[in-house]
Amino acid sequence: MSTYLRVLGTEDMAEAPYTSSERLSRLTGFSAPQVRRDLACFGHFGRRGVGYPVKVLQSEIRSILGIDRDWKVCVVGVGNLGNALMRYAGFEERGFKVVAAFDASPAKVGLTVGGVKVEPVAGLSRRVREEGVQLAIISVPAEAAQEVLDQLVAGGVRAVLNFARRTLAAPEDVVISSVDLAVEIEYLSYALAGRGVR
Amino acid sequence: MSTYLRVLGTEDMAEAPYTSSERLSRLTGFSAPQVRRDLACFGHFGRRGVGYPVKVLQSEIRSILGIDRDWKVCVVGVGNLGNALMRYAGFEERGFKVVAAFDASPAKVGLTVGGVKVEPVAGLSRRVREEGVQLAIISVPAEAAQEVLDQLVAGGVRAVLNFARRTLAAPEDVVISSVDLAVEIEYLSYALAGRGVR
DNA sequence: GGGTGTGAAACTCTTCACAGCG
DNA sequence: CGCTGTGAAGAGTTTCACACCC
Repeated sequence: MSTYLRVLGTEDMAEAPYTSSERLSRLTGFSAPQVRRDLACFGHFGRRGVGYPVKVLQSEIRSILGIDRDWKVCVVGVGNLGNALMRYAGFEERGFKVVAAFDASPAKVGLTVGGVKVEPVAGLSRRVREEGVQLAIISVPAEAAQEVLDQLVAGGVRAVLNFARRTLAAPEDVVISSVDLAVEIEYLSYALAGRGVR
Repeated sequence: MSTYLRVLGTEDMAEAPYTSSERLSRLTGFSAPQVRRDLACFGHFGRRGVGYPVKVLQSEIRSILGIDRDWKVCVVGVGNLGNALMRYAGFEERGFKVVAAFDASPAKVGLTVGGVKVEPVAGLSRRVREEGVQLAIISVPAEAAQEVLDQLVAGGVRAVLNFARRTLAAPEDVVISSVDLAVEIEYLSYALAGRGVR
């Protein structure tokens, strides 16, 4: 869905008011039947013999993804990666507003990154609740990740994007999505090695 | 596999010379039969009634993933994210050495990031070939990504980790792994919205 | 006994082909 | 006629249970 929304914003889409599963297939790399099934799964957006109305589809997908509104986000761990994530324009564009940032290091506390002041991690759960943060990004070292997650959950956060290399335990009603950069690059290494690259 | 290797490095593993699918299941979050099947897929590492030898399993997985050696990596696009990736310790630990970095902006060229000097993107394909780069990381804006990829392929790169929000076209023998941060966070938004969080 | 390795069943996801509607 | 939506077939994955070996 996220990918469909991305390609719908492409200039190729601006010209005509309607697009087709065939064209979406080319732009996304998914098969055309796959596109139709994905879109049909959330409602009957297409018109037979015509295609999908670009504008309507965009706003429908935004609504499905829940990005027809703003979300309050906090970043925990303002290291290299945390810094980059706080400045990442893609989040703000999609309605994800970084309203708070936390770090354990006194050297980081007090700095302003991307217009947000870095606070001590000690007040995490309290401050998260005060600010009404709904979504958190964890970019702390693996050892600290579980403790940070527990504090976030205590503060009422129900969705977490985790960059720490560690399996995290959380209650059923908390959604966690983990991105492991080492896994990604090791997959490439595996593919290269399998192809006999030396 | 990458995940198994990670948990094998955990201190919980250091005590005993053997581990079990049961224990790996708890540490990874995968089911125990899943663990056994994954490991059996690459060879008979386990001993019935005993378990898997931790040390042997580690070196076997390293060999399978192709990280029992060093890979030469370059980073294209030294923005917020590219900067963070160049300093990311996880890559170097696993044998991924950043040997070159490129950026289109004259303001970035000449800077030294993580001990590597940033070069102009103009010489990309030539320099990549000279340095023997096998693996590239793309962290440029979406508009520039396809051109960068073409240059990398021309320079002999066969594996690419792509952070640009764009579908990329490449020859069959080039492996591309894409990480889209917007997709990750939109999934969380979708999950929250579906659970009635407002 | 304990724990792996694996065939078979169950399930999910994808592909295909085509009915059906504008 | 064109293109969506969808049932049915197919492929791939996960789960289960248990044989088998240390």
